[in-house]
Order: sequence, then C-alpha cells, then structure tokens
Amino acid sequence: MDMYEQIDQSLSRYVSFSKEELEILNSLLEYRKVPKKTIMLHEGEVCNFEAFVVKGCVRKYFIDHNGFEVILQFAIENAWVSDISFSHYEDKPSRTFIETMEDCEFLIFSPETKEELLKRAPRFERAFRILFERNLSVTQNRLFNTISKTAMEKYLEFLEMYPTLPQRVAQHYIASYLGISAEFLSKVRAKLAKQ
Amino acid sequence: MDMYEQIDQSLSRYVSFSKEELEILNSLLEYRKVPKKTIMLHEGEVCNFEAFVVKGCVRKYFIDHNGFEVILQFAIENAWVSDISFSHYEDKPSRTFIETMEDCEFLIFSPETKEELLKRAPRFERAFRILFERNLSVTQNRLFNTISKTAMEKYLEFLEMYPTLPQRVAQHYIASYLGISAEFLSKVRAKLAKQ
DNA sequence: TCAAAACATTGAACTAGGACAAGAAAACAG
DNA sequence: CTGTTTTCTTGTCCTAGTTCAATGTTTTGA
Repeated sequence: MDMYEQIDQSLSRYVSFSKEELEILNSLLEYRKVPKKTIMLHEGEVCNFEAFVVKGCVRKYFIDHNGFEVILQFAIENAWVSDISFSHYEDKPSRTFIETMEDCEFLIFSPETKEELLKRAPRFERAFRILFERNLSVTQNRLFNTISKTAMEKYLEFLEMYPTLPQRVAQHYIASYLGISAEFLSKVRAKLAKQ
Repeated sequence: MDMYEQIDQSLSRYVSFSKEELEILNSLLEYRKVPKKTIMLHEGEVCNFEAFVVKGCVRKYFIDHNGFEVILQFAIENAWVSDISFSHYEDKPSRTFIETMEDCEFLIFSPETKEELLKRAPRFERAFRILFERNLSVTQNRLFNTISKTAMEKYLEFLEMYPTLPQRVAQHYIASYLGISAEFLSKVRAKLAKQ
C-alpha cells in the first residue's frame, strides 16, 4: 500500500470521500522524511504543520519547571501530530516540543494547504472534527487513568493500548507518558516479571 | 442580553456568521431548564445532547473502580457540555455522568438537529472544530498539571482559571477535579490562609 | 425552626511513589 | 572491535498526599 492509499483509508474511516475529494487531499499534502531525534517543534515556536505519520514514531511533550519532560502523546503510524494549543488562534507561543524517536516519514499540511483543502473539499472539516473528538476522548480517558489508577494499572493498560511501543522506545519515555518516574516503572516491571 | 444573543456571540468568537446562519442556529436549538442535582447523563447511556450553558453549572465525571468520582469538566456559563467518548460513532456506552450542580438553563442540540444545522449552514462545522481544539488544549494542559505540579500549585492555577467556582460548588468537587483528596485540599487551603 | 444531611477541618498513622546513588547492560559511533 | 553514552535495575531513604476517625460547621428541606 502506498502512503496516499494509507492516509486516504485512514480518513475514510470517518467520512466516505469521493475520488475527486481524495485527489484534492493527496495533491495538497507534502511528503517529508525526517531523521531520528529531530526536534520538529521547539518550545516557543508556533506549530505550522499537521503531520500524518506514514512511518515511524514521534513524541510530543512539555517541559515542567524542574526540567522534566511530560509526554503528552506518542504518534505512530496512521496517527496525526501537531500542536494546536491555542497558538493558531491567539498567537500564543506553545510550551510544546515535538520530536522524532525513529526515522520518520510524514504527509504534512501547512495551515495554508489545510485551509485550501477545506475550501475546495469542505467535507474534510467533518473528518478532522471527528479526529479531534477522538483525540479529546483519549486524552480525557488518560486524565482519568492518571488520577485514579496505580502505576501498575496504568502500565498494564498502556501495554494493551500500545503493545508495540515498549520494543520501539526507551522505557523512561513510557514512564514519562504514564506520569511516573523511570525508576519506579522499572520496579513495576520487575514485580510483573516475577508473577 | 437574551440567551440567543449569548450563544450567537459565543460562537461568533471563532467564525463570523451571517444573520441568516445565526437564525438557522437559533431556530434549531431547544431551550431546557434543569433543576439542581439532576443527572442528565448516566453511566452506560449514550449521550444524545450537546448543551450550551446559558446559566448555571454542571459537572461531568467518571466513577473509578473504588467508587470515587473523578471530575473531568466543570461547565459554567457559555461553555458546552456533552460526552463524545466514541459513543456517537461506535455505540459504545460511556462511563460518564453529567450532573447539574445548580438550577440550569441550556440551549441544546440533539444529534439530529446538529446534523441539520451543519447541513444547512456548514460553516458551523468550523466553529465546532475550533471549540474541540480548545477543549483538547485545555485538557492537555490539565493533564500536564496533574502529572507535574503539586497540589498547592494546581489549586492556585485552578483559582485563576475558575475564580468564581469556589463560591459556587462544594470544595470536595474541586478536590476531585484537581485529583487530590478533599482532606488534603482543606490542608492546602489552611496553609494558604496563614500566609 | 430545627433535625438531618452534607460539608469542612484537623490530627495521627500510613503508603505509593519519588530522589538519589551506584552499578550492570545495551546501544552506538568512530 | 572498543570506548562512550544512554538506558535499565536495584537499594535506601524520604515526602507528598492518602486514609481513617473525630469534631465542628453549614445547608437543606419539611
């Protein structure tokens, strides 16, 4: 499957698009290869892309006032990553970083090309709204887990949700995603192992 | 200001609408008064409304496996409340409750009337997408706070964000929103008071 | 108006998870 | 292949926040 089929199928899960609409979509996307460990968005910058992950894995994170990363999102194949923290609409700089964790391939919108897509094929507005709804739903669920579950429970649920990630990324990133220290995750895993 | 002006102004912050578009909007909304302490959405139900709060205050929450509430959202005047946890699109029942905390007035969409609005005035799709983006941004920020800040810091930030809420709702709800115990919030406040 | 219920405070004992440190194991670049 | 860096583990000590319980305060509603 080529990457345009990949993104077309992914968006067609929410709304069914005509051949013409999909052609407009594909013609507006920019293909970009990005090597491992590249910071695609620095703190303070306004994010000027929305990227569909064709291949690879990125993380999006904040840095807290003690200098610790808090990972907000892992984006792997077929996920979208961007930072909309008010910044598009209020020109507030974001506190967010986006960084590749593997060599990656993306299909990318700039604000302008996205705008043009929505003008020429307005039905995409709906698909993107649904994407946001899901994203919100996932984030709310994660907030719930963060508040109400133990480290062990959170880790087990993480494994179900992202079964391949532990093989792909360093463990301390997972700890950061779960909101626990790397050392404590190690202890949780040790406990799990001897059961 | 009557309530239609109120909702029109609120949505016009994101997209400017014509008189005709706003008339369509207003004609499709249902006005509903709901007394205090009414559960508008029970766990397991599919949420069939999106409510704009004209007046009053509601909370949206999950119940964890120990029977404790975790508050996901307070919605006061000019906010929207609904539960989209996948349910609209996958018919999965939600774990969410929505409950009024004061006598409330709403302007309400059903899925059908919202659909009709978007068909007849598609530019609203954009305004609702922006609402979701902000909602996501707020939720991500809250996740960050929950993971990386102390109870004291979270409470202070909460006070800035919702300065009127402590006068309007019981303190243990605020504790639940912050992800700390009611007792500990009381201690945090005691500490604050003597400074 | 008053009893009941809900809410808030405070203290004492406890625990999940954090911070630090030191060593082992992997991964990585030259 | 080998030294360097990054990652992972394990132990010890520590603390922010929890739980439980008792008491006081406010709100409610009949």
